[in-house]
Amino acid sequence: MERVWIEDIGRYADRDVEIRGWLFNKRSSGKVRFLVVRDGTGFLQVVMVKGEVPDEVFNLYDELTYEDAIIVRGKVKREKRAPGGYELLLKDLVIHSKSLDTFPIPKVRPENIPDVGKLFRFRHLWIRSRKQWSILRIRDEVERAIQDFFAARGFRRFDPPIFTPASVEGTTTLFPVPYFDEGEVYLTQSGQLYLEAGAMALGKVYSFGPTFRAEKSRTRRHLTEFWMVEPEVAWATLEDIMDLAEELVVYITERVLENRRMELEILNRDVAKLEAVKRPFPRITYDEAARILLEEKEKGRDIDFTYGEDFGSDEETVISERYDRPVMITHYPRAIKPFYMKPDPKDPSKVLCVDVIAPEGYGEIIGGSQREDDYEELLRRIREEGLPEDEYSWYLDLRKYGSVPHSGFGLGIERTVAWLSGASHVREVIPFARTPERIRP
RNA sequence: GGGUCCGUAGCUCAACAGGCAGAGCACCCGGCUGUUAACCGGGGGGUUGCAGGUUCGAGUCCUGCCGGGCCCGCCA
Repeated sequence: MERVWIEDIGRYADRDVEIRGWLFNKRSSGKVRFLVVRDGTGFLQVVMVKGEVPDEVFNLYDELTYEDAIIVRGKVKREKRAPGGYELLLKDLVIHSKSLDTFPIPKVRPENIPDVGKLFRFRHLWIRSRKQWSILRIRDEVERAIQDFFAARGFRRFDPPIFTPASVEGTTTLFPVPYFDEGEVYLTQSGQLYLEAGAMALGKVYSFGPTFRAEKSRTRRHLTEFWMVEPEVAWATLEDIMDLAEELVVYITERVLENRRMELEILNRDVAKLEAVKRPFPRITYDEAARILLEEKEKGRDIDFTYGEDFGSDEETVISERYDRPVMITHYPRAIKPFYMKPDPKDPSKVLCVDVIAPEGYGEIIGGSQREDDYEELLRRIREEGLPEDEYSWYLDLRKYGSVPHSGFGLGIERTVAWLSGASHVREVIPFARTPERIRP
């Protein structure tokens, strides 16, 4: 008998197959009994009818409890009444391994959902639930879509180091790690500086990996360990990477809509909101965004914003509410952005940068800029910020030997997945979240 | 770093103003030939987060500790 995965069950109608998985749920009306089996690739209803299976198999139903590892064999049937459209008519059942204790997470009754703290203590088991399973499958689709996107455009993947001697931006708090005679080095907060070197060597590059921030941020948008995708392109201007960012976000969204419909349905995600994500995205400047906030304030909304400062999360939400798709905000004041961004030649008080704000209050998913490519100007900025010049000498070399305009951005995987899946917190969209107060499991 | 809220059964929650710690789900037993969060009947299950205090009497009031939630800042 062929052993198959539930994901592929549609190809085996009217054939005998074997499924290996776990008991997700069971129901009975006496002589007809139903199992819901999950095998990691999907969920499948299994039916057993008294008299049509041997009694010793039929009676095994009574022994089954949640998450027993089981092997079921039977005939695949198209069946309207079954969730998913297919079910398995049971012929044989093997209990491979019993659950030794009551499963700590009730999976059937929504009103029984434990509070978030308990769920995260059982994260290793929680990921077996329908919703978490769906979210992690959407994450996988997003990650693969990203790599397909860059591969199709001739980008080379370029992996920057995780151990770094100094802060990229000189501001954020980093995780120190002892490193031989070197004393302390830090876990990377961005591969950007290294990617700029990569772009000068390989033209179009991107990185895809974990990033670390030691800030004790306790919000639905922050983790201490999160994943970022960072493309960097030689000879590219701000406009070039804005087009790239827009295409990337549209492509990711399309792929999820195309390949993860069922998961979005399980999550009750409003698909229409994602279908609206098409080019072009609205593009406004910092000044225009500030004007929007002023207008909303005059309409009586509670907005605490001073011109010249960065937008807080409430302000981002107010701005994003005006549009049905992500909004790109450009030309922020130089004072609130890092040293490596290139000032706008038309207005040197602003920099050539872009933030992409996701709809529905999910906040900034992309931050990018055109980089300062002038040696003297960059050196001046490093000194102005009081950064250790020695540590940046290699970075300055990139401007010394054939400097060209170049631009790039970083996209936060968790914020993007949280937005697409409608998750309430980024810690739900990574298998094992790391936050200031949680390092286990 | 700041603000705020909460710890009662494996899980979600009750317990009026301080007076015998209870219900639903899960688990165990019984019933039901198409269930969809199945349903119906019965049963077992508690260091009320921990340590003190007030009181005839504390889940409830007071103090300390521990654990957790939510929001803001910083950012992706």
